[in-house]
Amino acid sequence: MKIGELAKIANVSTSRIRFYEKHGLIPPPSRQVNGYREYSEATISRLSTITMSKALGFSLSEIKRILPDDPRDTIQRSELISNLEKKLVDIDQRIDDLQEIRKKVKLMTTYLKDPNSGPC
Amino acid sequence: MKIGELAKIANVSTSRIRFYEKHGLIPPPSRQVNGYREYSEATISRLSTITMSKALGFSLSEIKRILPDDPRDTIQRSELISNLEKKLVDIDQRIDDLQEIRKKVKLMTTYLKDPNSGPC
DNA sequence: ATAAACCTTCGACAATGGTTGAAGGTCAAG
DNA sequence: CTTGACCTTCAACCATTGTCGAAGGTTTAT
Repeated sequence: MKIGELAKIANVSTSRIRFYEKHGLIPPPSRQVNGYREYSEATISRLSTITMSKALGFSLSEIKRILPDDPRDTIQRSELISNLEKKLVDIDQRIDDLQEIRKKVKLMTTYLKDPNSGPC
Repeated sequence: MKIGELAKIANVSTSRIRFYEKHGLIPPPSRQVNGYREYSEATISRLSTITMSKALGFSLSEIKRILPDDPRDTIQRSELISNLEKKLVDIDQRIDDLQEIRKKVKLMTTYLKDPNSGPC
């Protein structure tokens, strides 16, 4: 399977695939005699895993850290769970931060609407 | 007041101050005969306003949009309120998004811990 | 045989928010 | 007078997540 086919099936651009390869998110594929990249079916699921993980809010570097280097590896489930739990804590922190900010913006808005009632 | 002094007082780097000026977040100061930037006290509060706004989660381009070009301008309060209210909506959206992601990550974690109980 | 469609590499561009360095000018003190 | 500390500009670089185009090779179809 050449890169163009893979791109269509996985619904990503060819440049993106090369980019992911360059940055170690997908393993370098074998090459045909002419130098073209030769992909197996496995890469499709690899790519969709990456796409889904991105949709879950993971950055590419997180995805790289979480997924095993070689897609043929069996994922260390315990490690994956621990990674996800760290991510949960991280998400909770981000939500808390946003709620703090929300409060402050709200306060400013309220104050601006009626300065007399304000805390300043 | 030269840029170095201002930097110390406002607790930002001189390069940052020049960066903000270049990107229109602070007005270009007058110059001394030798070409050095000459700042007034007003710039200190301008800088701390920017710093606080950043802490409130505003990006520099948002801050630029929200703050009047000339710090001597009276802020259009109604406009500021409207900007802040847009920001509130935006923050709420981001919180919702994070909570969606949180749910999904949680689901994955739960599933991994006990695949039999899972939805897949 | 030739055109279209594909592949290769590499480098530049985008936005965001700056930092760092080079090359040079200025100022105050010893 | 010279040293160090400050200032100037401009350019390049960092990370992030890619996209786009150039220049060239390959494959497929007509």
